[in-house]
Amino acid sequence: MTYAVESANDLRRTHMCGVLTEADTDREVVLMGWVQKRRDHGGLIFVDLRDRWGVVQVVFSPEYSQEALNKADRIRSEYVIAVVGRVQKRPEGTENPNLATGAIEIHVAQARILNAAKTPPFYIEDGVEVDENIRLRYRYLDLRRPEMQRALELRHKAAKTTRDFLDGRGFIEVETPMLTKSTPEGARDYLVPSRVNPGSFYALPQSPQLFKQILMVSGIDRYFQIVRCFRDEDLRADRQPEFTQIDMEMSFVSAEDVMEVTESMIAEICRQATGLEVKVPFPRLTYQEALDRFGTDKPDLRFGLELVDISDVAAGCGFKVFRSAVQAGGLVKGILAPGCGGYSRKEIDELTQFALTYKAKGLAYFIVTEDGLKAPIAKFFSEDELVAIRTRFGARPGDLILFVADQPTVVYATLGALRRLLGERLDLTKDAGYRFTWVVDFPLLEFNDEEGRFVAVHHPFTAPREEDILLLASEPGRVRAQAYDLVLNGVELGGGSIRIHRRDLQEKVFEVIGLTPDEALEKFGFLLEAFDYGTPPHGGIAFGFDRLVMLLAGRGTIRDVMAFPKTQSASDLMTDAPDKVSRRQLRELHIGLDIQKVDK
RNA sequence: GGAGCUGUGGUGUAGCCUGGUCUAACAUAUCUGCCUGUCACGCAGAAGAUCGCGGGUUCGAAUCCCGUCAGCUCCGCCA
Repeated sequence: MTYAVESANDLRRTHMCGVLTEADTDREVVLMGWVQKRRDHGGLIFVDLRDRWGVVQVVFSPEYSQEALNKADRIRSEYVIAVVGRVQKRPEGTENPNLATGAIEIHVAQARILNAAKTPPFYIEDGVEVDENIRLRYRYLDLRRPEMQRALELRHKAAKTTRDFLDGRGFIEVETPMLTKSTPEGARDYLVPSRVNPGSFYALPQSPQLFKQILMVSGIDRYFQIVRCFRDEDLRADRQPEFTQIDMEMSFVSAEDVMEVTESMIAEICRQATGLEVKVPFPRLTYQEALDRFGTDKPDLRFGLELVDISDVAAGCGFKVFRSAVQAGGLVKGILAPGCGGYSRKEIDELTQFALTYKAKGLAYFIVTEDGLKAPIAKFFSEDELVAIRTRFGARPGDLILFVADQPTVVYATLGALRRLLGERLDLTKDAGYRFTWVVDFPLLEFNDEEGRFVAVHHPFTAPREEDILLLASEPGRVRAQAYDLVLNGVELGGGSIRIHRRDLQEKVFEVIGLTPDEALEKFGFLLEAFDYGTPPHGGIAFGFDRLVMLLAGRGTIRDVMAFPKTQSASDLMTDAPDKVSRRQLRELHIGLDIQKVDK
């Protein structure tokens, strides 16, 4: 099949499709764009012409141009066309109030088909329910959809506001290397082989952490960067192998200073990008309080359903599962599911299955009735105990109470997840707005059973609280960090800290996390050395920019606010990356493959 | 590394549990013809699917079983 495609070289676009209004009536315009829809009435053809700014109706009629009408006959969806015509008010009664440009239309005098298009594999419109497979494979078509374009515009605005705001506060944006050094701790690195240094590898940065600290040593004082980071870990709805951070660092500041700048910046981004007014300062929770009340260090404050501790009651009760959990140093906590007392056996089983994925051994429950708490386990409790439990939860008939008895980490993880699930299921998150919170007073270190050593909760450059420094040697697990996380609606948006700026203290922390002096020198010698040359006290923060934009856009995954995201198996369905490379490329890089041949 | 969900014309679904009138249904998109005020245009007609892939059970598999691939959600992992 052949089709005539025409040049637009001698035509200049005068307006964007979506911007025309009644004020442009009688204006001669040249428009270019994609055909959203053609409505052929035989002697009269309507075409909805689309660009990033919107849609406008163009009309082909023998009254305006028979030649153009003939051309319109060949036009199909997603053809790229140019039209020359006159803006006219629509005839009385044919205005379309659903369209921004619905009061006017373009009477076409001349038309050109700039490019034909195959029928797209899915509709170019908002709210499509297409397998994400197909959207990703044809990402260029997916990105034609208005809601995707709005997301990218929102992302741009957020980035621009960030730059404007930080510029106004004396920050400068400094680029740091993408080809850098692999360091221990943290996520798996993406490695890049060095051709000129056989056997040596660069790592793509997990974050510019060390470079920004070095910039503080350099006296940059206020640094920021909107920067790509790479982590070779498994993906989630809010985790991609490459993602973008707003990375900041300041000298001569306290945690309070960093939090103040951050709050103002976030508020400004919300205002500029979405018109949303958020109140500052943001509320604060301590790490322990967050765990106790919400079971997580990134609580969703849009709803209550707080965890309730009944360990004291459980310790003396007749239910062995509860009693022995407390005896073993664990906790018994529960969550009230309002109005869920009618849940069927099957529904409760499903919740139990859910709990099992968080390592809980089971889920105990009471159904609240007019006559008190009912459940198979009720017989193990005295009347007083039942009343105490019911009172503590403020339970009312028709409610369901769910319990986990286990070691604290399991109790927190399970009930935290259960709380999130119930919040969604009971529709408590809908239209509940944007609830920011700081989480502070993190422990500096935690003991990792698998590795048999202490590891940094944030990263090893985080400063301990002054008054806890002495504990580093005696009780490392009790040292609190000068760290702060920013959480929005249950999503960890960012985290930061005041950093260590003294060599001796940094060496001490390395020691506590099990780095030998030699290893510390080999991996972080440049930082330690820099600290010897007059390093100011400094601190900063880094945000998951994709996550922030995701929440502002009201989406459930950062893939929807990234132009070209990867699938859960870290591949790009459009380009087919990652891919095999030629033997020659490998030879140049001094790389030999050692892949087990699998029998097929 | 593990658990769960999904995979049926271009797209979205039904059918699957309980195998056979499934020679696979519906909507929409597509194509052809008609149509001068539509904007979810309308009307008439047509074409389009070996049911993700491989194997097994069976007289017979979209349907049951095993394996595998892909996408998604989650656990682990993510300083």
